[in-house]
Amino acid sequence: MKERKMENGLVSVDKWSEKSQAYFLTHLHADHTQGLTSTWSKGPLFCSQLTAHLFPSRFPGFNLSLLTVLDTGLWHSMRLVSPSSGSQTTLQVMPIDAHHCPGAVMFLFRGDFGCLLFTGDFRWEAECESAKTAREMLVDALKDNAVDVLYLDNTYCNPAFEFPPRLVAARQVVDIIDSHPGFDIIIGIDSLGKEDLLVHISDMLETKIWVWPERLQTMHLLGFHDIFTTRTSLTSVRAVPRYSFSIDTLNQLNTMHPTIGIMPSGLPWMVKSTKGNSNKSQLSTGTETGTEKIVRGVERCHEYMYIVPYSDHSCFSEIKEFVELVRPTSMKGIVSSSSSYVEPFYYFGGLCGERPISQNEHENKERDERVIDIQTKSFCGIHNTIQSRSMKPVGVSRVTALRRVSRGSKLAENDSSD
DNA sequence: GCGATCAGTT
DNA sequence: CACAACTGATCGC
Repeated sequence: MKERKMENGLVSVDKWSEKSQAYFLTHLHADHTQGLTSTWSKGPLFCSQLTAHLFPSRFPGFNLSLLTVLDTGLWHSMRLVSPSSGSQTTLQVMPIDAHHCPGAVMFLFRGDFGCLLFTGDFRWEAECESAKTAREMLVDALKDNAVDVLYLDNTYCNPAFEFPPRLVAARQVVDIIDSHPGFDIIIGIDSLGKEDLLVHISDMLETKIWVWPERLQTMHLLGFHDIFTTRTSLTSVRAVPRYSFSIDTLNQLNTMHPTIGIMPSGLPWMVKSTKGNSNKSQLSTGTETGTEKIVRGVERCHEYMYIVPYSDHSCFSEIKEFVELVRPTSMKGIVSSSSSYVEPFYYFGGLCGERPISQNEHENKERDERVIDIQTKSFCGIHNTIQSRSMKPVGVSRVTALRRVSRGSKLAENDSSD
């Protein structure tokens, strides 16, 4: 079988350090934008509508003429120049909702190099109605394109990681709050993501939710105008930056007023405290003998702290379903900093390369295609930054230099040759 | 001041 | 212990 690959210097996804002709941003989390700055001038940047809407608040002063919105579910064509041969080539890309955080998309590419799918970070709640559109887009796109390489969000690519859909976890959060009348509630969140959880809480409890000022601005950009507030007097439910609150904080707060903390996280493990031991106990083990409310999967890791399995990344079974659907010829994990990292191929190798090849493969569909001319002229730098970097730190060794570089992907980097 | 990198935090 | 996502210190320019 012919090895598909895309040459370096053509496009980059969530990677900003090297010269490419087009740059693609899957979503606005910091670990996918490191290297991207307000003074960006390396080349055109493509992202979803919502990411573009949020973009100026994250990168004030950014030259917006470099920013182009790509609608989801459509093929967008762009003419690029092969850095090696200098000849023109056409590349097509389709963004598909990734259901990770607001604006997050996957990118499906096709061109001379074949067909590549970058999931970025993604959640694949196949049962849920919200994921239906994305699934249909993907299935439709894959009818005519067999994926040669799948670049996969393998954050929780281990059978040990199982958790329920977010709606289920959101109900668990409400149950916890309900069982603590009179308590103040603190929920740890990041700068983007988990808005649906907060909205659900707000709806169920009929309360506003406090957020910090920058987060309120983000909420407004996302179209939430009534639910969130920065006035503490209006609500006892507060969403705070995850990194700003700990068990020590909770202990402090509890000297003033009864308060519980809720950590929405796909990781079931403890948050550590500097003092005092933490009696980790499962609230529920799945039996239905409970006299008290059964909250499956929730961990009470401390007197005042709960961890709820609310994750914006796919759990193992969702990753598996996704790979079964895509059936790529080969695949690569985009997260390699984890010490428990295992190549997705270890689990899903049997799913690779068995998809029957469609007759229509690589035959372009005219109807939903739009053409974008990007300015290749100004971006065909002769600068070639030759810094060979292996993206694959295998095993558990702590290679500091590689700790944070593994999120982005240069297309076709370190492809195996044969 | 700005950007890149590293150390450390929940 | 772990992760993802983030802050803040430090260094070079």
